[in-house]
Formats: sequence, structure tokens, C-alpha cells
Amino acid sequence: MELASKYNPTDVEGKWYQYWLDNKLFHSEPDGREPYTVVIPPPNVTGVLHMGHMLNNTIQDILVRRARMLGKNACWVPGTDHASIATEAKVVKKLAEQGIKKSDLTREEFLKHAWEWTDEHGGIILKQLRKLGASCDWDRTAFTMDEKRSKSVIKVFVDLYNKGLIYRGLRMVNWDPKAQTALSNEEVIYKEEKSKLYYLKYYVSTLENSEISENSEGMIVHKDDRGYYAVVATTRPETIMGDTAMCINPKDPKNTWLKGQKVIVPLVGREIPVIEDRYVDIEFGTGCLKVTPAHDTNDYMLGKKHNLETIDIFNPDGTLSEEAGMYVGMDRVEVRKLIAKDLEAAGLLEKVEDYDNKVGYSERNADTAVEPRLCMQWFLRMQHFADIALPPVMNDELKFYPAKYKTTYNNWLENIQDWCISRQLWWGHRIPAYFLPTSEGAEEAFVVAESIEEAVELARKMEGYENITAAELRQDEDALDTWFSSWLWPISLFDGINDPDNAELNYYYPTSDLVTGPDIIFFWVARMIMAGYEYRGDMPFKNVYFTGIVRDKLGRKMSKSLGNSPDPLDLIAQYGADGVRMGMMLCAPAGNDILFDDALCEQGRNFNNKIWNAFRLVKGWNVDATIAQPEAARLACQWFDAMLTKTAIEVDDLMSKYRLSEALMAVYRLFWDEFSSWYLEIVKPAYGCAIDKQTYDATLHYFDALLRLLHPFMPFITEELWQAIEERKPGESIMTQSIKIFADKYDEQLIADVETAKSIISGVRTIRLQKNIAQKEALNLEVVGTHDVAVYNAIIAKMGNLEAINVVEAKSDGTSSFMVGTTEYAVPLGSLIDVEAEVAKLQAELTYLEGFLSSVMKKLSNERFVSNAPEAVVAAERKKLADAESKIAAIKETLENLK
RNA sequence: GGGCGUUUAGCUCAGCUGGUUCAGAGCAUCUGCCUUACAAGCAGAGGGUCGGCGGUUCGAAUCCGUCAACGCCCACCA
Repeated sequence: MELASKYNPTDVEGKWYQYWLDNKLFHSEPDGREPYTVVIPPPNVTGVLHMGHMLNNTIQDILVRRARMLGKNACWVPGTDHASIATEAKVVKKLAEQGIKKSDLTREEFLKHAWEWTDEHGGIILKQLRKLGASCDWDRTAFTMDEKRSKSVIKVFVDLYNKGLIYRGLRMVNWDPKAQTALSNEEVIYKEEKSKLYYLKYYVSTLENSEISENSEGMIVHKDDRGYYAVVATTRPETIMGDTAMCINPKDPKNTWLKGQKVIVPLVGREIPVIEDRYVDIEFGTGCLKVTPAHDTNDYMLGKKHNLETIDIFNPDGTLSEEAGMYVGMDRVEVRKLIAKDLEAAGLLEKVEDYDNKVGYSERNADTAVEPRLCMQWFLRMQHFADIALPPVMNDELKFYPAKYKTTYNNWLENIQDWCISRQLWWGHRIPAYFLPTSEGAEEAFVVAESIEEAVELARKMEGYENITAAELRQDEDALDTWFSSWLWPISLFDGINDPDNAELNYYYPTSDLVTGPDIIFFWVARMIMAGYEYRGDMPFKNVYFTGIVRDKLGRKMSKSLGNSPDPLDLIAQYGADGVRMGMMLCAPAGNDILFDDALCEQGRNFNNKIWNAFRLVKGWNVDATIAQPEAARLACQWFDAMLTKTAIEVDDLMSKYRLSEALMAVYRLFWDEFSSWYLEIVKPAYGCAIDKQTYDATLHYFDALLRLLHPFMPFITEELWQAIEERKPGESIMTQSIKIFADKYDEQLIADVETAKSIISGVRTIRLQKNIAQKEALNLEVVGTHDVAVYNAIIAKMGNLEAINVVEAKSDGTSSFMVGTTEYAVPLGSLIDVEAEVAKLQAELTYLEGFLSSVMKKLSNERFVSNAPEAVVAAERKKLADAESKIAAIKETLENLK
């Protein structure tokens, strides 16, 4: 077999991915094996693969491939998320480019565009995942808005409504007056802005000029010829028409005199009460806060708490409404300027200060400040869900990796707020609520049903609606929050909402591992747990692995605007999928942020090359069945066998703790250092010579084992080489080979002894380097005293190119020596010896050892140490002492001889 | 403001219940080598008061306190 000296991934990857697909190796059906299920965190249907996906999906693929090789029935279900906000925004933008406004379209027309967009761009990201090698069961690909998933969402909404867990209520939303739509918090961009802080005079109507006589500590009373007044600092004077109270902190000494009073809203002339609430910051402004429940989130909370009236002074387009009573029809921005002048003219503006504050702007209309606005919304009561979702995580039935996120989870659930599940969007699952015609001013009437037919049926049971028709029902315009569909994902993927207790669900659920980012622990992870217990009475997954956030090597978040995010597909083209996977994993310890650097992919690529070349070496050997196995090779096989087992056990342990990065590193070192640098060098036949059959077969066997260990991390190259080890039957793949081929014990002493032998070899090599002696030139080695690892002489001789290894009482003259453990090794160099350098080297070692000895002696002469420390520790110290003393003696003797 | 976390070699990180697998790994660096698998390589070497201070202990990277720097999440100041 002809092999290039460098591994070329592009030749290999497409071929094997197709092979896996053709042989349906990713596909899973329930059977007698233990299931291993992973559901993909569905990426945005119209999204493009970014580094976060790379990391996340590499991890999932590693877990899935490994589970498969452990003999489990692995099922990784892919799919996409309709991502209502993001997708709708993209469609709106695209339409805008064509000169079409969303407001000019009907719902149906808009949705047609959205579906077109989805069909056009949808699934690109899933195709990209294939380049990475993702072993998803593509036959199961789902979409949060496909038929089954949509039906599930509606069913769940109706069910929760019927259980009394869904209700309607007012909520402050971020309103974009230009787009005339509500925005999610994520769509609001806060900008630092230089604005003004207006200090307005609110005259106290309930105090006569003379009433305040006592002046308690710290009290600040404002009074002019018109009477007593409070000063309120605000950045938004145009909202005073909506004021329904003034609030002070009950603990504020400055304003105690205002308690229980009433004040007059400037210009407006309306009398409002002074209320007290700890919410008010005593230090800010004058400690007096104007309360405008309709136009500020916190004020709304205060309003609810103190039963205040709510006056909505804005129209949806941001102009002032009739309710305002003044400046009607003018834009809020204009009014701010105008009212400031009017206030000043009326002598009601005490002062204006410059002020830096953060103002929210619409992501869609950069120049439009977001207006808090009260809207009727749908809510899900969360206390019930918190109650069922908290215990399993806290008592580790459902495990988080890393565990620190338990705290985060706990904090959120213990302070749970009701979930606003409606969104003022069209792209998504439309809320299955149908409003009935009502007379002006009457309370709204509606029914919640899975279909219009059922809605009509329900409505007809209501008093006064006995003859209502479908045409008279008006379905709620809003769509459901995207998370309201994704929280069902682990169940809905197996159609467990529509068809509870179906065979697939019973087999695959609960899923095994969830791999996701900690940023969606609340949005998604917590809610899936809730839905899991609500609809299955069981956890949706057994383990959650939280990845870090991918940052650039300077620690900055990857973002389009910074231009620091590499295109994953470019990386794959450059380094190969296996190289990039390894690059990701090398820098990805669980729970830490990932500082990504191309250099890591380079390291991955280099490793691929190393594997490739090791294979070239082995496959290039000529095998001669008549040759007996050399001693060195026999020993090397024994040793490498133990090393394989040792590493396999280590990898098992690390993987069980989700320490993927370290597991990969363990295999990496096994392959590069132990297998390539030691094992292969030991068994490698001399140039032009053949290798014995026994060693050759063993080597192929080790190669096979190494490829299996590596396969979950680097699927492509391992398949390529595994197929090349020997003739394979059609359809065979490394994917389906077992990884449970290792013993559960290994000879530790054997490994330790070879380590000693390796140290001896290194010692010889160091001498060669220092003395500039070529590897070709054979040397002798003298072992002074006892040679504990004489068994490995064959290896030591071969690797050190030694003619002889002699155990001597005293070494000969003119040697360069080194120590391994407590034994001295000497290489006779004859005239090559540099006495001066040798003395200096030994002197340095002596100084170190003497210092070491004195510290050990100090410890041992400390009576409290000897009496308190465990015996084993004391014994160890005594051994240190003895060893150091014997080393010192040996060095001193050598020094004497040299002189 | 509330909560969580991090700080160990130039970089990225391991170091579980205090004591020979306690000062480690990979990369990078330096020095020799185009040695017939691989220079995207081989062989060898150097490099750390374990963030600062204080305490507990015979003994602290490890436990406690405190300060500092950085990061994340939540709530945000009208």
C-alpha cells in the first residue's frame, strides 16, 4: 500500500461519512441493548455553524460514539429550532430589503415568506454538522415547528390551561414604537447615553405654610413663597401626566416630613399621594421618586403593590394619547423638550443636571428608544414546576457537570417568577386561545382548545354563546415563546406528548446526557426538567454536561463584529475535521471557558500526521515467519500491553467524570510517547531487515486497540486506518467495534521497571548529546552495585545502542555517570571525558542533595513530627534520608576518583 | 447592589479526603540532529515563594480568615 508522508483528511472524510450513512450505522431502533440517548440542543433552523456548535457537537459525538463502542444502542437525535424571534427578525429584514413592510402583509402572507426562508436556509447547519463527523440518526431529524412537535406544543398549552397553570395578565414589555411590536429582553440593546436629569417641584397640597415646626435630624424641607414642595429627579419629565404617586423610602431622614402627605403633579395639577417603599434609593437625587406605573417596570411593581391607578399616556406609536390630557398627538421625544421649557416657564423646574444613563434601543430600529408598555400576556405559573424540578437536581438524581451549576439552578428555582409565554410575533406556535365577541367594556371572554372546532364546541357551552360560529371566534394573534416548544424536546422527539407511552419513548426516555451551554440553564435545561417530570413523571436526562463559552485566545467572546470568530468549515478544510475536533477538545475542560486558538487545531493535525506515519511504518515492514521474536520485542509487547490497559482504565475513569479533555490527552500521550517513541522504536527491525511474525501481529493488534480508543475523538482517520489494517468485510466499521477489549488489571511493577529502564536510556542519550557522540557509535554501560532492571537489558541495549551492560563494584576511570533512583550508571568515555565538566556536574548535584538531606534530617529530628505523623510518612522520610546518604556517598567517591 | 467562580511554568490547565505518583501535563522556549515512519519530526534541557497577608497544624498549593485582581450570572439606580 502506497501512503503519502502526510495525512490528507479531505480525501478521507467525505468517503467514510458516506460509508457510515450508506450502512445506516448512525441509525438506531429500540432493541434489547441498553439505550444511550442524546438529544441535540436544536440550533436555529436558519443559523450557520459557529464555534460554539463545534464544541458542543464534538462533545456529543465523542460521547455517542464511545457509548456505541461500549455496546450500547446509541441514538443521537438531531433537529432544529424555529427560533421565533431571530428568524422573524431575519425575515422582516429580508422583506424590508425588498421594500415590503411586515405591517403591509397579512399573517398568512408573512408566514409564507417565513416558510420559504426556512426551507431555503433551514438545515444548512445540519449539513455542516456532517462535516464535523456528527453521528446523528438523521432519519429522526425533527423541527420544533414540524407537525408532531407543533401538535405537542398546542396540546401542552391546552393541558396546562385546563390544569389552571396558564393565565392572562398584564406585563410590562419592551415596546418598539416604530415597529409597533413588543421586543424580548434579548432584542434590546442598552447604550450609554448623555442625558439630563430634571429636578421637578411637586408642591405639597396638604401642608399649610406654617405647619412644619420641628426639624428632625437630617430632614431637608423645601419651601418657597408658593409653599412646601418635594423635589423629584427624573430623566423622563414627559411621563408626569402618568404619575399616580410619589414614593419615598420610609427610612429616609430627609423626607420624613412628606410621610402621609399629598403632592401636586407639576403642570398637570393632579393631586397624588406620597407612598413609602424601601425600593427607593435614598441616595439618588432627592430620594423622591415619581411613580408612573404605566411606563416603567419598577413603577408598575410599585403600583401593583400599593394599588395605584395606571394611566397609559402613550399611543402604540409613541405619541401622547388622550389620556395624557396635554400634548396629545405629539411624539414623546418632542414632548420631553417642550415640557422642560414649559416647566421652567411655570417655575416648576428647579434645576437640570447632566446625567449618564443607559437607554434601551430596539435591535431592529437602532434609533428607536424602547418604551416600556403594559400589555396583556399569557403566563405560566411556575411555582408548581419549581417544586417538581428542584429536588432531583439537588439530591443528584440528575447530575450536573460541573456541579457548581447546581447552585445557580437552586437560586433561580427558589426565586422563580411566572413565565411569560406569549410573544408578539407571527413566526411560531400560535396561541390556541379563541376570543369570543363581547360587548364594549365587558370582560374579555375566550376559550382554549386544540382546534377551532373544539373551540366552537366549548364556546357554545358558555352562556350567551350557544349559537356562535367559527367565523365569530378570533384566535389570539400572538405566538408562544420558542422555549415553550423546546422544553418538550426530549419528549416530543419521540412523540411522547401526542402518543404517551409509545414504545420508542419508553425505550429512549429518559435520555442519557445533555450537552449544552450554561447560558441557557434557565431558558432550556431547567424547563426541560420541569416538562419531563410534568409529562413523564421522570427526568428528561440523567446527566447535564455544561460546556464553556468559546472565546478567542485573548479571552474575548467570539462575535461577528469583532471578526474574531473563525469559520468552522474553513478550519475543517485547513486542519481536517479530526484535527479541529482535537483542537476543540484540547482546550475544553468542563465548565471553563474555552480560549480557542488555531494553534490547537494545528496540534490536532500534527497528531493525525503522527498516527498516519506510525501506520506507514508498521505497514511498510516485511514479515518473516521464520524469525524468532527478539527479546527486546518480547519485553516491549509485555510492557505495551500493560500500558494499553492502564490507559484504557484511566480513560474510562476520566470519561465517567466527563473529563474529555484529559481523556484525550491520556490517549494522545499513549500514542505519541509510549507507542511511537518507545514501543515502535524498540520493536523496529534494523534497516533492510524483516520483522518476526509474532511482534508484527502484536503491533497490529495494539494499533487496532489504539484506534478504538481514539475513534470517538477522531472518527475519520481511525476509520481510514482501521480499514487498512486488514481486509474488512463490506459494511464493517470501527464504529461498531467494541472498546471493552482491555483487561481490568495490569502489572504496575512492570510499568515502573520499564520507566526505570527508560530513565537509564535517557541518561545515556544525555551523555551522547553532551559529549557529541553519535547514536551510531556503540557505548558500554556500567551499573554500579545492583541492577534492579537487568531483565530489561535487551531494551536498554537496543535503545541506548550499548555494546555491553556490566554490573560492577566500582566504575572504571574516565566515565561520565548519572543516577537513576539510588543506582549509579556510568559510561566509560576514555579520552572523551571532560573531567572539569564532570566535576562541576557532580558538585552541583552534591550541593542539592546535601540541602535535601538537611531538610529531611530537620524533619526527622522534630520529635512532634515523629510522634504525630503516620508511621508510613515517617518511614518514607527515613528512606529519603537513607537514599540521600547513599547517593551523597557515591558522588563523593566519584569526585575523589576524578581528582 | 445580590450570588457564583477563578488566580499553580511564557500560554492553557491537572493537582479528590492536608504528608513520595507534590510541585505535574500539553503547548511554547532553548540545545543538538534532514537517523532509511513522521522536520507538521527525533533526542535532550531549562522554567513556578502554587495572587498577597494572616491563622490552624509536627506538616498547607490543598483547611480557615482577610485583601486584591479578573470573569460569569441575576437584579438594575429613577
